Amino acid sequence: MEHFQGPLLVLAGAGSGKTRVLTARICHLIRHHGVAPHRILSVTFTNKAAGEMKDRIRRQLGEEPSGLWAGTFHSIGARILRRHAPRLGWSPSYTIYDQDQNLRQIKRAQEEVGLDPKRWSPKVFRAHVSGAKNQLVSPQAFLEDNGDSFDILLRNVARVYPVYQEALRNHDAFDFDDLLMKPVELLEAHPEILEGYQSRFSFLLVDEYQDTNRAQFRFLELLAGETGNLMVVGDDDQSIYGWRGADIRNILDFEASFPSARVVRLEQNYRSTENILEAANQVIRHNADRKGKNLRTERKGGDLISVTESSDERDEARWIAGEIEARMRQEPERDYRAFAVLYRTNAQARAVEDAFRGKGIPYQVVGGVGFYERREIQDVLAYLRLISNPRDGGAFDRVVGYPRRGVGSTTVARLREWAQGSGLTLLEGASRASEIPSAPKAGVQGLLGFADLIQRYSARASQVQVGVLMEELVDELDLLTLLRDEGPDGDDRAENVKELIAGALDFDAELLEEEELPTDRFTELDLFLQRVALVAQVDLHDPDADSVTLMTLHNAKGLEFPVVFISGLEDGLFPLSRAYDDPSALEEERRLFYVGITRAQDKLFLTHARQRRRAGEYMFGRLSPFVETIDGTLLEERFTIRARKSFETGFGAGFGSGLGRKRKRERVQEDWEDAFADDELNQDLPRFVKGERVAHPTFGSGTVLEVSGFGPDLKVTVSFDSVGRKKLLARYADLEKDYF
DNA sequence: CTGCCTCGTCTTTTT
DNA sequence: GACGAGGCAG
Repeated sequence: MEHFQGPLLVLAGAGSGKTRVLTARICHLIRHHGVAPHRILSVTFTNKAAGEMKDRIRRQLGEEPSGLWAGTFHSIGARILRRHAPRLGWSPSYTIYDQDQNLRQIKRAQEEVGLDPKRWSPKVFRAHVSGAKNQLVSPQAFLEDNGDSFDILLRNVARVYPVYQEALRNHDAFDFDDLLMKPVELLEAHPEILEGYQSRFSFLLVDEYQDTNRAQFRFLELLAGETGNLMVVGDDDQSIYGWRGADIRNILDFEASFPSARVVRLEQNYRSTENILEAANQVIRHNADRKGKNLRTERKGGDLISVTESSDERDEARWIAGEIEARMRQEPERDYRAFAVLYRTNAQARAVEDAFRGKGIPYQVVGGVGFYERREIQDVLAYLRLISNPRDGGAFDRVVGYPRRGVGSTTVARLREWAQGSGLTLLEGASRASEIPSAPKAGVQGLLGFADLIQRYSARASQVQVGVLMEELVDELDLLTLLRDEGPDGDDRAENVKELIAGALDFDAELLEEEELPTDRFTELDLFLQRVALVAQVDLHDPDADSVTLMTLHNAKGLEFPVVFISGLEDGLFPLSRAYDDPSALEEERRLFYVGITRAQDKLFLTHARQRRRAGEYMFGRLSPFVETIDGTLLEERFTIRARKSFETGFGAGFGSGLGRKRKRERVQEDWEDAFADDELNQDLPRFVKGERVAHPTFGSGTVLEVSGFGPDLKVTVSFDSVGRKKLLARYADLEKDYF
């Protein structure tokens, strides 16, 4: 493919090698068209993808593409704001507020305008504010549009949004959405800055274009300018971030937005077998809102897709664990990194983790409560943020009373009142605590000590590396001891803090150069905090570790694994029941399923449970209708032992999957089944019958030769296919019926 | 001011 | 079942 100038849309199906196309183009531009690397801006969906892309380019060119800007929209926006924030009323060392911090801030803003956060969910407000920002709607514009809306919620949002935004400015903070919206504001308001970037970046490349929102589109549009050397790569069928403002129209209407655009389609898949791809095609075909394409592969045939019914989420998890063990036995050359377990919601990880721990299967969980969200990490980071940015009120609130120093809510309330009245930041107020009227005596001492501490470290931050700074701080606060004394989890917490310090010690200042920022204006601490704020959960995934990967379907985008399990395929969970309210939401769920299917290279497992604990309650669910859109000839239906049992006793009547395929039940024996009726509630051990096939977690499959003893002393002699004859105590052997 | 208890809400997905 | 908010005792 040869394309040099003008807008280009590459519609790249799953597994068609879009990253390869992007890298190839960058290398081509540099090598054959003599384009200097610093004239190229490349946007990817994760920082890790950006890093990998740079690595590939470096290898292909045989040299560093120095000056090339590669990163996520958020990190690129943050970088631009570092340089020009004062134009907008922020300082260059502004703070980035994460989800949690901005929720607190929203709550504050609500209280300030007199809206009880218990009556009015702050999360709903946050979603609206975020939505507005992604649409580039300013607080003023929102107020004008909705200030007299008939919808009371919108009217209230219109009151909160401006207060919230003003608070952010006072705290010298941006939220994630600001990192997209504010650069646009900047470029629109300052033509000379815009021209600077336009003339610098002659070539723009964007990956995962289907997940861009209005603000991101505008950003690209501005930078692309007249020349329009914009290449976007995406797949409308993999658009899964509509809930976060992503507008699938950006890709569907690309040709309308850039009339001279060329369109290239990549429909050759280099990843999956024909069966997997065919299933994916059949699923996505049910969507109306798409450009339409059909993926092809050279990998004809392949394994059938397994659909397994289990009785509940623990049964499902154990079955998955068992299947992985079995495959590891059958194919010794495989390692654990070949497997991924994907699910719709993070909460589903727990059962799988338990099962894996039980069987000693190594795993890594991506997402969920991430490392950086842990309380102890957030505490240390809040100290650092306050040291870096004395105006960061959120950080102040978080750590002024931790560790305990006699400052409680009354003291803080007095301080806040007084500081606000005298136009001081909270930290400034704290340093003059003795002037606060009617402040508790202990509180005043605490505040003074606290202010002094922060001031000392602020001065120190420009002298030492961030890792050293952190070490000194944690040491002075005696945090590790404090955490260890907390109780059972204390040691883990202390370890986490140590890990954070270790990471900071590794962080090196060469980034200063790469960021192209004046070194005298930023401490290493400032950049460290920026980096930390923008690391995505997937960035922390280690594909080289020999472990099974557990993550949400959203996080799996862009990745591939030889063997993929998609769990929790129940109607109401996947698709989520609320998606039924809105056809476009349902289509997005379907795309998410499509993304999941196409992660698999060789083998795909779909699992569902009849019964699942969700938010403390048992939910019953039948098989997801998504699975039923896959032709039965591509599927093999399976049951876990427990699922089959409860099905036959009538418990599961009505929960059958309805695939209409004949169930394999020939070798099931009644007496054996009874024994497995409910192995958790029932202390009785399974009965074993001479001659039947069993499976052992480490020895593999075998045949029962002899059964002796009773109750807890029941012994089973098994002739294992691989390791020969063994006599086992049934109580410990963890033998399972091997009937497939 | 701090620590401990109970109660209610929540579970979509993330930079 | 987990976490935050709020109430209460020391």
